[in-house]
Amino acid sequence: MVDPKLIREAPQLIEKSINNKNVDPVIVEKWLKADKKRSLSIVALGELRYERNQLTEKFKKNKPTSKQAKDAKNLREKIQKLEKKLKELENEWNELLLLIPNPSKNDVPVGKDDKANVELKREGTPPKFDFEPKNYLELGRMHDLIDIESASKMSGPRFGILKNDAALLELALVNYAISFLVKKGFKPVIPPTLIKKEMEKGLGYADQGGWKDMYVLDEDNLVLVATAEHSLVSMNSGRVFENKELPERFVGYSSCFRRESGSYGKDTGGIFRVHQFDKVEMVSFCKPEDSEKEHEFLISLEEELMMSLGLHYRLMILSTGDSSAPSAKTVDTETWMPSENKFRETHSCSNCTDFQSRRLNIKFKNKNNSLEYVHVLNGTAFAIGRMIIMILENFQQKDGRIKIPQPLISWMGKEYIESFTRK
RNA sequence: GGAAGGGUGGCCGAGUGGUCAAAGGCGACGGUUUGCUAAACCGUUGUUCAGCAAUGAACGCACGGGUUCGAAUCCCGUCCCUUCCGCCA
Repeated sequence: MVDPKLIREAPQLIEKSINNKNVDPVIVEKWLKADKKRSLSIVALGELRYERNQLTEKFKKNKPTSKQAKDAKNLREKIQKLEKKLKELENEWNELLLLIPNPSKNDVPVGKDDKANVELKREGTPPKFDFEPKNYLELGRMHDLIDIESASKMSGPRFGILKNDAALLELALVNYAISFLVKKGFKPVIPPTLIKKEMEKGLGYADQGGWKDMYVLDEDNLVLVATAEHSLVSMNSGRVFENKELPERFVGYSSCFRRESGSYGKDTGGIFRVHQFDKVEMVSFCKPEDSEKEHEFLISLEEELMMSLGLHYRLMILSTGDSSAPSAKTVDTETWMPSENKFRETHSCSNCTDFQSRRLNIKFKNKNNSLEYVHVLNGTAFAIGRMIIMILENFQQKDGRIKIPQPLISWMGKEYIESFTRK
């Protein structure tokens, strides 16, 4: 959530920034009204409680007469009534506050949607083929790597099965990314992928109708996470980091579940956009003054991984309108996809500042030993399905074999994907 | 699943209905002293609300209810932790 003090101090600024995120700024005005009501109610309740405290102070020495006790009882009822009222007001106050998205940082381009995203840089060059390159589904069929038909039979549309060398390639990518990040000081985590609904709410994606994008198990009060970020952040809810523990970095490997409710007709038929995929994800907790540097650090790791594979990619800074509610700044990596002759999103790295830590109560002890909210960041190491697509398409050979990128060879135990035969 | 014991401030820890304004200690911050560091001493050190401020008030003992004129303390529910037993890949 946004710091209430900031909204009181500069409501026009917040209104502007949430308007940039395509959210109706009228909630700011609504919240300010609720805030006023709340504070009036707190004052009134304080007065009544003061009255009661004065009374009971007297009763310490002399037991109350029955009339005095009756009056005090009346006072108690008045207090209880007002407490109930205040509780309602606070709920409303809080619900409105939760609807206000994290304002974007100043260097984020203002715009309505992804058309306003800005390219920051580009690395590498697209591969040149002296033959007619195939798309990943054709290559997958050739080597029996991806089975959409069986997945569709057993689970429905937008599912895929990774088989044979694709399954091994997943494990190679996972092992490579995790061992790389562990060397950089990340703590490896295999988290639960079912988390409590209130945790999911705390992450800040569910407001503005986000529940419809998730698989919600109402009977159990659980949600299937859309990314390990949700697990890794909520795992640390309520935590107080020691000053010297920061930055604390985690790398998680998990399945990710998405209903893709708003993407009918987009990327159908393959594994580019599926309801379930696996991902290696970075999450970082740091001091507020370090978060911009930390964001750059996470992006640099994404780049290092991509460069080491030899993939052609570009970095895009997302416009205000294309950024998620918790994010103050998001930089996506888009990787060159030969069959579409364009860049497609494979990574996303966000600085969520104190938006999530306020909601999930994640703090640290600053140098004065008092508690302050940490900044929370997340970034993709590898979204496996999409990486497999990119590797297949970019490193295909004339004879149909797929050349495995150098860093993955030892994990794969082979240099080429060719037709899989049981030994 | 069964049994027992626990959850108090940044941390440790006392407290079984009003004397709690939550003792005492540690840590941190500010000050005095000091050639420097340390020590010693004094002060500050939870949240919210009103106020320009001095300040005042309320809240705060895992969370949510309840009893009472009055609850950290009594009662009910929930969560979590520890130990022991049982079951299990």
